[in-house]
Amino acid sequence: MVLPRAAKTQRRTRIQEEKEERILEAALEVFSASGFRGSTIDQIAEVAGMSKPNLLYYFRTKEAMHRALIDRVLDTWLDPLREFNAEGNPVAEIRSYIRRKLEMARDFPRESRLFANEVLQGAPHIEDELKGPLKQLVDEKAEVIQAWAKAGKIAKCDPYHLIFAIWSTTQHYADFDVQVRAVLGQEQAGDGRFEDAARFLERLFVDGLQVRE
Amino acid sequence: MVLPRAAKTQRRTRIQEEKEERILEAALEVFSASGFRGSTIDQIAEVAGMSKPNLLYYFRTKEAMHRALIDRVLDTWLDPLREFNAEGNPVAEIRSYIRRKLEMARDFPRESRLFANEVLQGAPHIEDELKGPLKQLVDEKAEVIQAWAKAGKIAKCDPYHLIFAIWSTTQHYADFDVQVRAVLGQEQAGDGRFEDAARFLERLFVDGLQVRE
DNA sequence: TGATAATTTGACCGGTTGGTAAACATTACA
DNA sequence: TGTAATGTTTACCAACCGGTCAAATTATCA
Repeated sequence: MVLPRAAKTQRRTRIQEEKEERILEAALEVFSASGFRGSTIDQIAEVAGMSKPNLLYYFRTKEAMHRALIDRVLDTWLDPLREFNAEGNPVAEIRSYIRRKLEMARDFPRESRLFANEVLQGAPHIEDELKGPLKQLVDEKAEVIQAWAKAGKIAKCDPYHLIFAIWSTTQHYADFDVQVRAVLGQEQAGDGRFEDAARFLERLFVDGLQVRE
Repeated sequence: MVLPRAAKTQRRTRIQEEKEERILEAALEVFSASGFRGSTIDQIAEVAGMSKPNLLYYFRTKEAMHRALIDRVLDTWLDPLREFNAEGNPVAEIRSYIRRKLEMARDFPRESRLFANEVLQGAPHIEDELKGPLKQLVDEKAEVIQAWAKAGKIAKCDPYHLIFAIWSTTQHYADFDVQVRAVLGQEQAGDGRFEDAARFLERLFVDGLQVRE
């Protein structure tokens, strides 16, 4: 038989899982570095160590590869926000959210850049996710923050812009890594900048959101 | 004579200035929306209302167009930071820097996205600018901030990460505009989000940097 | 083992891309 | 006005792009 594309089979073979994994890993590498339009199937094939038609055996089109990648990464990416807990101590919650987002910027910069590329270029492939699941999740957490503010546990502030501020400051260290390194000077080898950033940001947000008389 | 490309002539004719202007305007439109690799000369030509070979008469290559654009925009882009004044009132200086950066995000989002695209994809074309002029300027302003902190005028903090935080939070409204709109819901027509952001960010940074006993 | 299905590859296709060559049109200026 | 320099266009090219196809190879399992 010729055409029963991998996706159509009910049971996924060992080979299918392995190869799709390898392809998506390579796709992440390439898409995150060049964006969708700037990436080519050949590049991904080379990184994956497979032939181009072989990739297209597992994913019919470049778009399909991109979509599969987005779907797989998006959930993980939103996990830190999901853990935001209404019952917790507000300051501790915000502090740990910042910390987790910074850790993700450090440990999964490619995932961050994948979304950054996508959103930056108008989010042509993830508009629905933004207006649907993402908005819903943010709305929910914004209410939590609002409640904290009303209860006097943190300063009154626009919860949406607070979330934007945390997103932007933390993801900055993944998305604009080259710039950060250039400005700091690359003398320092390790991940020191992440610890410095954590210290600074935790302080900024905690003090900035403190209730003051 | 056939080849004395526009660039080589000593005097720039009226036509040259007009056309180069139109081309760079179109290039800004296209490059900022799709990044370097994702943009095509044809797209730029169409936006500029000229033929492709005509563009290539004024800029020999796609790279040359991109470089000319970057060179032109970079200076303007760094102006707000340059205005940062050591003699001024620290809180007022920081507040007005945030305000100016937000205004630029609102009024010149394409310029912001141009750089974001470039840096995000590893800054292959502006590495020198980052490590040279940009770093130098930031170093200078970081010293100013450091001095303020030592003088007890603002809380002690890492000046570099403070600058990163201001950059990221403000540019976020240009670079991630689609996401911001999606999350806020596009009911609100105007630029209200910029005013809300200004209120939030000024408060965050001012309170966050206040000296506290 | 053998047959059947799953996987992989090389050759290829039409469309797009950055860029060129040369003819043609327009402008500047003596 | 005439002519040389400047500006514009049409036709074109080689390389690259996303994707197809049929043949070849490998894995699965009765």
